[in-house]
Amino acid sequence: MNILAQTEETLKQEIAAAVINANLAAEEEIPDIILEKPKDKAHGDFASNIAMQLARIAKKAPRQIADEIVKSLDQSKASIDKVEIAGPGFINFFTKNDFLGELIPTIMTAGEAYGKTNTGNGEKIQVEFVSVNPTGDLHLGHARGAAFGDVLCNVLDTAGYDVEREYYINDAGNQIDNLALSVEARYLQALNKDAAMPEDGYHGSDIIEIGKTLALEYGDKWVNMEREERLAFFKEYGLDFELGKIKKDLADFGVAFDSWFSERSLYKEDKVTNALKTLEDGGYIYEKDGATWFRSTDFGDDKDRVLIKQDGTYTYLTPDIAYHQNKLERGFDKVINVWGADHHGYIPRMRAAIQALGYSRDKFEVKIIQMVNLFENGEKLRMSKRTGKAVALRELMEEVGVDAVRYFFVTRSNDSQLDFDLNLARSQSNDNPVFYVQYAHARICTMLKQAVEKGFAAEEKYDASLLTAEKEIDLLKKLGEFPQMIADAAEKHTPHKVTQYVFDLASLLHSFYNAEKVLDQGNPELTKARIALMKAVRITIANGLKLIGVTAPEKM
RNA sequence: GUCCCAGUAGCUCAGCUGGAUAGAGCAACAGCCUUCUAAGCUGUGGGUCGCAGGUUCGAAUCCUGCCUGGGACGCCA
Repeated sequence: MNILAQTEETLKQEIAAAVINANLAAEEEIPDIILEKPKDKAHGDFASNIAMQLARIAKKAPRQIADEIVKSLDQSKASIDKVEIAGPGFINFFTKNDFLGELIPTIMTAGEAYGKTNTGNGEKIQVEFVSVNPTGDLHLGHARGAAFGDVLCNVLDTAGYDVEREYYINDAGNQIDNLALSVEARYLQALNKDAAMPEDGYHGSDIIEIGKTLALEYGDKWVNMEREERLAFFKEYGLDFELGKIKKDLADFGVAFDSWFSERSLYKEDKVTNALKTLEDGGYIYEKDGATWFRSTDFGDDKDRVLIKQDGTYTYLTPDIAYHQNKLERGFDKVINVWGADHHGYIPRMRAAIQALGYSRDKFEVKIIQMVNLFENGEKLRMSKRTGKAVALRELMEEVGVDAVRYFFVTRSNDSQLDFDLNLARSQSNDNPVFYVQYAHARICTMLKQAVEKGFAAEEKYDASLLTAEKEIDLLKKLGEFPQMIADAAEKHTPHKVTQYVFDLASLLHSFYNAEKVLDQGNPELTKARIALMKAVRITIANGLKLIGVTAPEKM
């Protein structure tokens, strides 16, 4: 399946064999053989620094070592065309290009599955992301987290991990009581009654809307009701409304969760008290100043944390510990949390909790998503012009479309802040990388359509060895990297590599397109081979875009 | 004061489990449409990789200190 990786593996083995044959080092002395893909084509397809690494062990000059390795190397086995020694002792390998020809049928046969590998070995990974409190709209920062989390999951899945996407619903605790109080105030206000918003109330227009809806639907039915009953109803009503809106926004943004986990279920099933007991049994709990504390400093946190406040209620951390205990009890090999930058300070205490619960610290991982800055006409937008509040995902989707939002949000590494340029995202020009990539896909589709019209039937045989032009080789090599790129992105949790790859591939396609003509009636054999190449490129671009969650249009 | 992230071309960013001449896009400049979509291509110029030490045959990459920007340091969530 992954031809490039196979070649690389064989080559590594052959190098190791050559080192032993040349008596340069014993088998156990050989360092990990690293083959890198040189940036400069003149340095071959693979380069090895093994000679420099062996300099100390073999007590010889790197270039001499390199020379001896090359002499002992069985070039036929490793499908090597040419070997050069360069610089301080690099060995540059030029692979035979014929194997690239196999790539096209491989890609065509795999189709949508091209890019899949089993590097993840079915490792069970849970990714929890977004998890916004159901008390308001999804904003810019949440949107970036949503895009990052979703694409990360796509990448993990494609690389052979067993992924579950989860959203943790904070449907218990203070913020929800506050929601109920806010709804109550807005309801009463809608009926022209005097009612003040709670101190930490939610002032969004959506809550006003809920109040009005309730007033319309129920009139003054709830005014004279027992307050407890009234609030209980408003709480559920508000929760359903807000959660419904979040679910709709995410669905429209192309993010689908496998599981929506309710915080309440933790209480219902006594998970919180169980978690507390686990910590207590471990001896990590003590009482002080009328509160119950978790000795998180045992695991490197800079201070201990309160679990049960003086007033007897839990802090935010307590149910969260129970939640993570539950996650890990579900048998995941790793749980990844995607958090906003403002939560980074929370990591040490959570990691401490994981360990206090008896789990290894590296089962728990947090990806921090740095801030998003919105720009328009060169100016930083602090707030939405429409609502005067933080810019909502909904607003952004309507403004520039889902494709652009998703693409831009995963272009940058998660730990770099991101400048989102509205003008650029909106622009239908070559400045806009989303269009650039989509255009490459559409271009191919047009060619393929015309190929059929010109009588180059789809099923015809072709000879891939005719693809010898530089731009063709470049394209083939890039196509071959696709599965490895995904595996790499999955391992390093760097979904932005996909955006980069797809851009580079599109760039090679455009370059090829301008240099060579695909449909040439005068040269049907070459045309058939090129059509096959175009099909392979199209599949790969489409698969890449799908990972990002961006559409691959056939016409633009 | 402590912790996290960032500092790479005029701008926005890749590269960071050490490797050869540090890359891309945009912006600037010069070219390419009787030929499959010019939403494209080709070329040129542009860099003390924040600063100072250290480790190494070799540092943008690892270590230490400092500077700048952003964020976090609640018995809030």
